[in-house]
Amino acid sequence: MPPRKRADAVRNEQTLLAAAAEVFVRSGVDAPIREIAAEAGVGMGTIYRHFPTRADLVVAVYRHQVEACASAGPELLSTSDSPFAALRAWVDLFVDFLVTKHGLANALQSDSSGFESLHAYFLDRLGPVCGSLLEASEIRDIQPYELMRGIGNLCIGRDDDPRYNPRRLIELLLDGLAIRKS
Amino acid sequence: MPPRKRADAVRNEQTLLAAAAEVFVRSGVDAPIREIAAEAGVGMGTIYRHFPTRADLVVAVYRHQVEACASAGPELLSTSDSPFAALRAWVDLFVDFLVTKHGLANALQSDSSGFESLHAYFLDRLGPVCGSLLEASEIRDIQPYELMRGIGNLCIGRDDDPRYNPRRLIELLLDGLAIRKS
DNA sequence: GACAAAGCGGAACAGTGCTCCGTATCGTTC
DNA sequence: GAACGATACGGAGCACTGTTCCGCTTTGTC
Repeated sequence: MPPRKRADAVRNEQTLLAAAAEVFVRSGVDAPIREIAAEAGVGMGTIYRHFPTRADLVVAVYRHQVEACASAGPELLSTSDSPFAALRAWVDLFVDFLVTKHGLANALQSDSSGFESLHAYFLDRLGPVCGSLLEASEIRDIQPYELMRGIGNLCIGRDDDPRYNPRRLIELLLDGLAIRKS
Repeated sequence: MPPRKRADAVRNEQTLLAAAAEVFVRSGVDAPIREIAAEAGVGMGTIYRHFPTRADLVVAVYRHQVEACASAGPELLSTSDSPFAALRAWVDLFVDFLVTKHGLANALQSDSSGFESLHAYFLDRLGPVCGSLLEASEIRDIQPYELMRGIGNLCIGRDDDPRYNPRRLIELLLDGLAIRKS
């Protein structure tokens, strides 16, 4: 079994999570490591020890919300008027999550840095949920991966541009999906 | 009137365009300036003098293709079975263009660096074309800006992932748009 | 050929990711 | 509570990139 963690390490990890959450809001998930370290009052080495890649830190910061989104799937399925309505509602939650985190949608699709594991985490955790909603809706024309990635992509960009509303486009996408169903 | 350019300046500009085109294919539109300079055999200062921002260089390299895409709009409108078919065909051209340029779709949406003017160029040149296609198709539920940006966003990402096919999603989007028409 | 203007090259600076190792702190044992 | 090995910390340092700036070179003209 793994040895118990040292008290200062546990403390630092909490401090870091709080600091990162703060900085992510202020400067986005791409904020310089140094900025997060400064906010937490620790050295950069400490961040890298606890969270070897940036994705690990992002995952840790947003884990609760991802879990909530995951568990909302089955719940919506049982409380909505129809499976497709549940899908719509779930997508809405997913979009809520993405658009409120500066640059998270970007990071999710990023082909550089160490964001692959972030991509993988979202997919592993939410993919099956999305899949079961698709299945219940009898939609077989698209895979969860593709739908989630498409939605993620549509959420990319500055969130203060009134000319671009990702929700509207995602709605169109779902409409397109709906007519395939029959 | 502006004084005639020096011969070496003209030569360098051509060399640079060729080198940039080459490097963009190899390393994407985010390739380091130094790499482009090396490929062209010039100093970095020379690049910045000819193309003050990266967007200027990208625009110059792809200008011909953007123009072709712009002029294809009216043409398709006059040769297609229906305005909506013309829209579909035009979107297909637009997607062709985006997916064959590594990272161009990314750059188009980028909120950092000096890519705003790239965004603006695409919008100014292709927005009206897209707009007239939308209008001819009697689609008033969406603005050209929003549609083009959505399409651009859907094209973001590594182009070698067989699980993700932007064209499929864009088709769904257009289907969603089609049912709004009636 | 001489000269001013235009253009060029790349050193230098700043911002960032990431590593590495000397130092500090912790937990345990006596 | 002192000593000591294990664990964790801090931040200097390196690599890489964007961008600027200025001394030097090339060009065109007279």
